[in-house]
Amino acid sequence: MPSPRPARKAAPLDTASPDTKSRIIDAAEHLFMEHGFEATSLRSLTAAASVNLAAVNYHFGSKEELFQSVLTRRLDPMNQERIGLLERLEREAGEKPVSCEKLISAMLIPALRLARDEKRGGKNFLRLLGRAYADPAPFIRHFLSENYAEMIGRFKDAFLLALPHLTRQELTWRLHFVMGALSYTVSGTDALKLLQQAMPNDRENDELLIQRLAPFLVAGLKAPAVGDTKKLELVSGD
Amino acid sequence: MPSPRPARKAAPLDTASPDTKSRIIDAAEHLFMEHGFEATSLRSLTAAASVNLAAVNYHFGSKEELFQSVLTRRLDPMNQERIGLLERLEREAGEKPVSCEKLISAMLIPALRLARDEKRGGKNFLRLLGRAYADPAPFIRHFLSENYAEMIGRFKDAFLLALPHLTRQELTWRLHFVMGALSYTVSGTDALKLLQQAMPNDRENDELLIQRLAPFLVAGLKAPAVGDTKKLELVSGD
DNA sequence: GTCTATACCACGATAGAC
DNA sequence: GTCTATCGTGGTATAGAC
Repeated sequence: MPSPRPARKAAPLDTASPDTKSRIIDAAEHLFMEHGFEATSLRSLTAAASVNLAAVNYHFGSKEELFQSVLTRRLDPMNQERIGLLERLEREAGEKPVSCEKLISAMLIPALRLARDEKRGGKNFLRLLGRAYADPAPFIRHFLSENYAEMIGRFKDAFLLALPHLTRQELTWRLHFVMGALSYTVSGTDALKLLQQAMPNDRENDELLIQRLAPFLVAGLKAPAVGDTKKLELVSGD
Repeated sequence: MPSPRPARKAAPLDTASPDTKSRIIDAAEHLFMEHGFEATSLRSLTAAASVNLAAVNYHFGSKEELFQSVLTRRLDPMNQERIGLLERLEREAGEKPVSCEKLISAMLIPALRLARDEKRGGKNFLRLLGRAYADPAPFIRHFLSENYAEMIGRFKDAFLLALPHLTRQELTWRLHFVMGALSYTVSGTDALKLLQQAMPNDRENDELLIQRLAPFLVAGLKAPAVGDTKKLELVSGD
């Protein structure tokens, strides 16, 4: 059997966008979400956008830079929304620290809104983003680092006030775990479909998902700092 | 500037393995870990293994099946070790349920051992595995589903006894979050290097990592079941 | 400036000689 | 079992038309 390369023929459904650049980026988002970055060829992409093959290199420089443009169009507003929510919470709290629950909500809600907005790619865009997290390509790593640095830093400062029993280093790790559970959950292909068998694909499910995720993450963040307990030795006695 | 394709030239360092098939799979593991699946060409791979280009297709059928062989060589023993630890814990506990902490340990310890064993690929192999989780290619999804189904199912039954306040559906979600935090953490490129700046790359770090991860996951699993609390509304008042 | 046609070179895969 | 030759497709670069 041949290899499964689905991005061969392209449906020429133009969104009637005026300029070439917009048509390219819209078609790219759609195809990257459906087939992934590597499996989407520029030839199928440009055919879907009804533009010439060379137009991508002219307007974006390379396939990689086109990918960055696709990501940043959604990602930057989402992280700005997160920072905006955080600043509002800090104003409302005055001198007191913002609660852990509210901080987690401020991180999750913009992702939830994006996931529910089909005009902005919906949850398929978050899947694409989640995959990008684990990509080995250096250009994707650096791009995401720069795009997330400000947002993560702001929230880390706020969590540090809400969780005074944690050192900055402990919190760094826990926020790492939080981002992991979030990006993995949200990028959930059916790889572990066994884990979500009971969940149909209704409209409301993204909200239910985050309502389940938030208590899990809050409890993990509030857990006592790791001391000299040796939980891992309990089972490794051989 | 040209695109960063590092997997061009190949270092011809043979491991002096006797047969062609072993040389291919050893070189493939090394290069897939270093550059990822897509970015590793069969031409550089076969050059590194000192075999002919067509040998991969002859011995494995395709590049994809070679990738599966690379994964399953490490993955199957690791999951068998997890199941072995689980069965030992269940024997020791007799009628009583195994504690949540011990179950998490039984899941993490085989991954930790693999991460510390440089002869088996070390933590770079876990990075490769973590990336495979989020891969959009159907053949990878199906492969991982089949390889994880038994292990996840066994542990889910055990967690259900340890956490009687959770429904099976709730637990399904939380195990999904657990696998997300684990695979994301373990596959951690320097994508969010900002999150691990304080961690040098010593030998002991993988153990420290899991000693930090385990309390986080246990606390999340033990969190009360989601009721009609509306945490997410706290901040979305507009 | 925008866009097009076309020419590279590397890729995975395969047929057939040895 | 192994090798060479070759095919179709991929991303990219550029000359030249509008």
